[in-house]
Amino acid sequence: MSSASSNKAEREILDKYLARTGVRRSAQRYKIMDVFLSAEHHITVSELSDLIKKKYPAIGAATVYRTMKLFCEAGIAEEIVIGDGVVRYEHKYGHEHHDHLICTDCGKFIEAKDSQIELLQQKLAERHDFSPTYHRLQIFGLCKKCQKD
Amino acid sequence: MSSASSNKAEREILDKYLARTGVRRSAQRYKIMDVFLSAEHHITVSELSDLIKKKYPAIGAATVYRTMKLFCEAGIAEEIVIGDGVVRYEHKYGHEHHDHLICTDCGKFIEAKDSQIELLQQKLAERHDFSPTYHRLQIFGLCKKCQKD
DNA sequence: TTTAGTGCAAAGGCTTTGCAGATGT
DNA sequence: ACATCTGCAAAGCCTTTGCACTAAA
Repeated sequence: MSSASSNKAEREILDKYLARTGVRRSAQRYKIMDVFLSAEHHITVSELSDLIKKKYPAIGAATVYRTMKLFCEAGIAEEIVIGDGVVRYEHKYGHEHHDHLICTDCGKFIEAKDSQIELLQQKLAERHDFSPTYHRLQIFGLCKKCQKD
Repeated sequence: MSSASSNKAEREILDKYLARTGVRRSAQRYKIMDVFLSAEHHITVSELSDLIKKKYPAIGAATVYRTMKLFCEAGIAEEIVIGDGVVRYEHKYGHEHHDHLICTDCGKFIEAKDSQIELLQQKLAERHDFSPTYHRLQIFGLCKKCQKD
């Protein structure tokens, strides 16, 4: 897993954020960042916390929860909520907005984007005198593989 | 609060469902249905449970949780998840699918629909060999009132 | 040295579950 | 009568918080 080079850019973002806000750099924060960035793309804190416990047993779950919030503020992670009502985080850096196709059978996520839909969403909001800042589109169904089963 | 006549149809649905599946009719289920149908449109079980505790103190929270799941199966309620990771229920009967504009300031929900977006979503799914069953679109931002403040 | 960050454990909140008693069929 | 449903309380889970200790700056 050579996540080193791709993590470098994120590390710079984190450093920049930490410097800018006067927040301290700690070994834990970099370790959590490494595990987060090499982990699955849509991960819950408790899943992430388990991964971290394996690799760095000394880091407590509370720190992971606290750190993920920090990462959101720093612009490295973004909170998303899938159908099950659980907060998940996805990598934000170098990762533009996309919608999700979610297989209700195997749980697979497909990331997709349609600029025409985005535009229509904008117009829909305008019709309701609503000023949108972001949106979330999740399409549930069966992925190619699960349609056969 | 004259919810009686509008509730009549739902009660029939519930009766039909109960009859069809061999599930029993109980006083609690009808009471929970009445409170649910006259309550706010997007309600969490714990909110609903509080309302029910006021009107029918004898009904326990566990029953409310169990009953809402039953209502989903019966087609009277539908689970939705807003940005905060909490499961909410909305009335399904006589209420076709719609998307949500959610004000991040006052929490207001606007229900909206755009058939062109729906169509494009369908096509988006097809492009990914994905067979959609349902979707959820949430647009976050500021409602008309909160834009002024 | 001084203040933020951390780990641990306890507390919180919401949801589910086990069980004995109540209730529908 | 008999299987389901209910209420209560306990247990579960995930997440947050308080506090003394550690470690950046």
